[in-house]
Amino acid sequence: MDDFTQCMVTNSRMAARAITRRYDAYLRPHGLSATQLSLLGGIHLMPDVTVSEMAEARGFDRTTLTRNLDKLEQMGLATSHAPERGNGRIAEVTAKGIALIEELLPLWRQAQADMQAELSRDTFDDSLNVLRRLSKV
Amino acid sequence: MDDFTQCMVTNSRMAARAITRRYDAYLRPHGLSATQLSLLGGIHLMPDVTVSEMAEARGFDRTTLTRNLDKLEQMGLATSHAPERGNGRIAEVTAKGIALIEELLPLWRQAQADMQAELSRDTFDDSLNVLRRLSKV
DNA sequence: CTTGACACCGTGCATATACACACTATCTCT
DNA sequence: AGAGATAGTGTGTATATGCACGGTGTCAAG
Repeated sequence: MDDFTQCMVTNSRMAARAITRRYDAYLRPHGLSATQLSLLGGIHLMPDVTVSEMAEARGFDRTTLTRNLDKLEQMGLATSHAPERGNGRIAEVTAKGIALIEELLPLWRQAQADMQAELSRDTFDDSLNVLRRLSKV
Repeated sequence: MDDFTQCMVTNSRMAARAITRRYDAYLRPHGLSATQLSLLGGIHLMPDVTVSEMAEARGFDRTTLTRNLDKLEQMGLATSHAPERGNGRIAEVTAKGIALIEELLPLWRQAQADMQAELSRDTFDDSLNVLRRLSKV
């Protein structure tokens, strides 16, 4: 009973907490949390997909996405509608949401750049690849 | 407005979700979530430290640890007491907690081993190092 | 057109996480 | 011993996350 220091759960969650906390420090003063900007940006990157499809693509539970999306809609940053054909809920970033993304982009870029500087460019890129690989297990 | 795919927040949280979900599948049927086993194991690894010190060491908010610890105590898996000298709350795994850890260890080891097999031993080790590095940003 | 399979969706409940705030115990200085 | 600094704790509130369950719309078979 010893090697819990190698636990992937422990270490991956610890990393996510540290990174989220760090980015939050940049963004929060401007009215959006790092996770929320992450989701809003994700919606912007994936137009015309249903909530279920986006949940699948981003490794969310579908119901988590439902609620996080509700919050963004309450804030007026996103909206959703039914697809032309078939069943579903398709999210979309509103004009207000796009404006906020553009306002926050410099802060997010700064956070990314500071991470790169602290880790070195190569380590940053390697880390990104590792995280992407781990997201698919 | 394009490169959100490189967002560290998005990718680190996505990885943590995937890994947690995976380990949960092994452990949950036996009555403890992956995060809870992770914490219980962490307590076992760090005897005689206060809640604040452990929170600092593991990158938790202190109050998160308070509540998660409360839950483990409710389950009878952990207990806490004041230190000999000074202020504080020191957590400890109970006999029941140790028994449960020992019961779950094979499942956790299997989860780790399956991850290693899927990623390759080298990639697994590299990933662990990356996560540890990211936990310190 | 009905019916049953299937694909989506949302809600109730529980845990995880963090920030702001308030409280309490210790310790140190005078 | 009293007062202020320091360290440690817990609670209120809010978001993030996932599972179990139930509801609703779609579509193919008859």
